[in-house]
Amino acid sequence: MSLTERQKLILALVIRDHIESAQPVGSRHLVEHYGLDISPATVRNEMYALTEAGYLRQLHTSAGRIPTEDGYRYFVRQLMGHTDLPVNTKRMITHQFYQARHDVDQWMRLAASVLAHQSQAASLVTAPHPESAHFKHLELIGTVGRQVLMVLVLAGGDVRQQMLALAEPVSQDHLSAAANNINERCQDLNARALASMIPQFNALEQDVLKLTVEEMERSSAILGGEVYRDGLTNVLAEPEFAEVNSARRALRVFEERSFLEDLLARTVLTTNVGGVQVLIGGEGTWEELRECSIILARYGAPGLATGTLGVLGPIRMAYGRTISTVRFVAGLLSDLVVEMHVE
Amino acid sequence: MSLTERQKLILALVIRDHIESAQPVGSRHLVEHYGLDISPATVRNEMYALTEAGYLRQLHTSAGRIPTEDGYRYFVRQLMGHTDLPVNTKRMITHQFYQARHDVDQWMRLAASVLAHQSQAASLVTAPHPESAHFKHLELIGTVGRQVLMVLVLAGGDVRQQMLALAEPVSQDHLSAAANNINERCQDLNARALASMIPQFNALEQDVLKLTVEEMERSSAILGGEVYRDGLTNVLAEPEFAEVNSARRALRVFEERSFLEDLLARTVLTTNVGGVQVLIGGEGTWEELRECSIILARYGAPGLATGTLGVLGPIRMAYGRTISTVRFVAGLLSDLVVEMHVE
DNA sequence: TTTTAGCACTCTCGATACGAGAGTGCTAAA
DNA sequence: TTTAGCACTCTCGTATCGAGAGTGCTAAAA
Repeated sequence: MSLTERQKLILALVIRDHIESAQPVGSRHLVEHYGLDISPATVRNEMYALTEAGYLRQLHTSAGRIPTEDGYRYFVRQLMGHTDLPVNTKRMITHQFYQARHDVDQWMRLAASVLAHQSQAASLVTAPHPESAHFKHLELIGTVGRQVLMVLVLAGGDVRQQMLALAEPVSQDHLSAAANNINERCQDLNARALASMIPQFNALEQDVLKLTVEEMERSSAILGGEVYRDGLTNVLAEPEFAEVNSARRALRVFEERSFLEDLLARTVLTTNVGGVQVLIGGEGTWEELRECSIILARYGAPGLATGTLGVLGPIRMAYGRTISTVRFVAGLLSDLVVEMHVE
Repeated sequence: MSLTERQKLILALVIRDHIESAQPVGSRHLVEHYGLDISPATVRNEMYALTEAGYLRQLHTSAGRIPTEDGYRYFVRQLMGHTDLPVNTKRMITHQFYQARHDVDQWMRLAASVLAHQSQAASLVTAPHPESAHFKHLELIGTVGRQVLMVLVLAGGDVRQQMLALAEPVSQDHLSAAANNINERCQDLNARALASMIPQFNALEQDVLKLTVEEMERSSAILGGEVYRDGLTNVLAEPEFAEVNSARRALRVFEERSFLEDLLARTVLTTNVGGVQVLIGGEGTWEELRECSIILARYGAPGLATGTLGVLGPIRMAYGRTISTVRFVAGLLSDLVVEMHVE
């Protein structure tokens, strides 16, 4: 069943109005507020059809209409069009990134902040990680007693530090020699290849390499790196989360790592707009997200390193603006990843 | 004005009961529930005195009493006694730390998790940072084009990475030579000493050293490192935050870096119990914290590296248990800092 | 002097009732 | 096919009321 043009118009207006006002939308209001050339009664008839079609619903008999989840999906897919961020907003964001110090940590933090601020929702950014980690460089630094600090640099720029407790004290010279030996022989290997080479090394180097392999595997895990969040309190300002328990359910999704892993792992492309994924109302799969929508995008350079970023808000979300922002920031971060890639 | 023993007993009982039940406490309830040998009327008289003294108040004429902020302060300082975590709880926590991988990131994350879980409140842990950063080791790794990845290791084990854009491409050999030169000549210097030496180096090394000094200064800043949070949604479960706006106010404190800086910088020792600071109701200074209490402690090795950890919850907080937990975790982290200190 | 029993008083909270207002769905006319 | 008219339904805010809880005070008891 396809909608007439007029039905599409009315559906779009209802959704736009509801997103702004958070209120049910009535027929009279629609006509007066948007200067339609038809009467409220006609609008009511169309609304009735849209309700039958499953795109609108009413909370009770004498309330105006609000969009259903399917309504939002139809809107995002068919009606919304491809909005883009205003040029000066883009410029402002780019400028902020340009001004930031040149490290991943700052960029991630800034990305989360920009997303949260632009969308007035909660934002999430995972640090870029290689799909398959390649060894680049390793450093061993002696510390007190048998403790050794290992600093591992992977292709893609991921830097990981780790403490290593040796069986017996080893001089810094020995440590450096071991590191140099590994650096020379393991250049650009992945975790698997590295693991297979372990027997060829001496005891100290084997300990180091075991830890290195572990770290490399962790590095390419989806949530191996840091998770940057911002704007969690933004969602508390939304009227749909006036009841704390609904807010709690929503925010817990963002807080618990295990849940995030699940969410990011199953990147279900339910509604895909320009590389940006839109999850509306949990899409029947995530019970905890029934009251939320999530906009997700991957960024980075495929084959090198990628990360995920996203925004969580109420189902009644400013999809146009949010999707544009997510897309824009993802592009920005992708550029940065490419730029800093260790070859 | 000092309280009689009986008044102290009643005050303590009222507070303990209220912390558990979140309800106003009435005289009859107190007598029956705690098997007091006095009549409700006597309790009422004492409660009246405690109300006059400013330690209790009632929400309205016919409600039971609830503690005032001063009441809580008196309780924490005088009545609570020095509680300690149960031995098996301690053992469990220690075990978790022992099992964790040996890196700072994991420890911090675990500390935040333990604090949040034990206190059922929101927790905060800042990574350890040296009060005054000392140079330990530096690594330069060439990447695409003129981009260089600088990895900086400071005494105390703080590892910082940073991108550096050079004026012109430089070979890896030159980069390594520069790093070696700096490593040899700058061992154990602090930021100030390092800055004064900059003119003695060549152009490339000067660029690197400028960035190094910047990073060292940032490292010793209070919030220079990462901030670990957990259990933010715990506070949403508390009845005092049923109204979202109060929850929003409270959580914003934890979310906004600028506010945290202010809070951690002014470590006002209002109520100090065994190195643990207790901020009750914002102590008149922090308007945003009027409905919250914060338990803070510093950990680490003074002179080497220190960090802060803390818990945020409603004023009606299980102070005994929470303070013990904060103290215990702070001790654990301190041990870890000492253990991993790069000498 | 201290404690306690008795009692009037106050205030909250839930239940109930009621009217205003909003918006619909239907019918019949344009 | 559209629209005017109208009855109908449902929510929401306000007002009222009584039960219940807990106090403060007074006067008697210990």
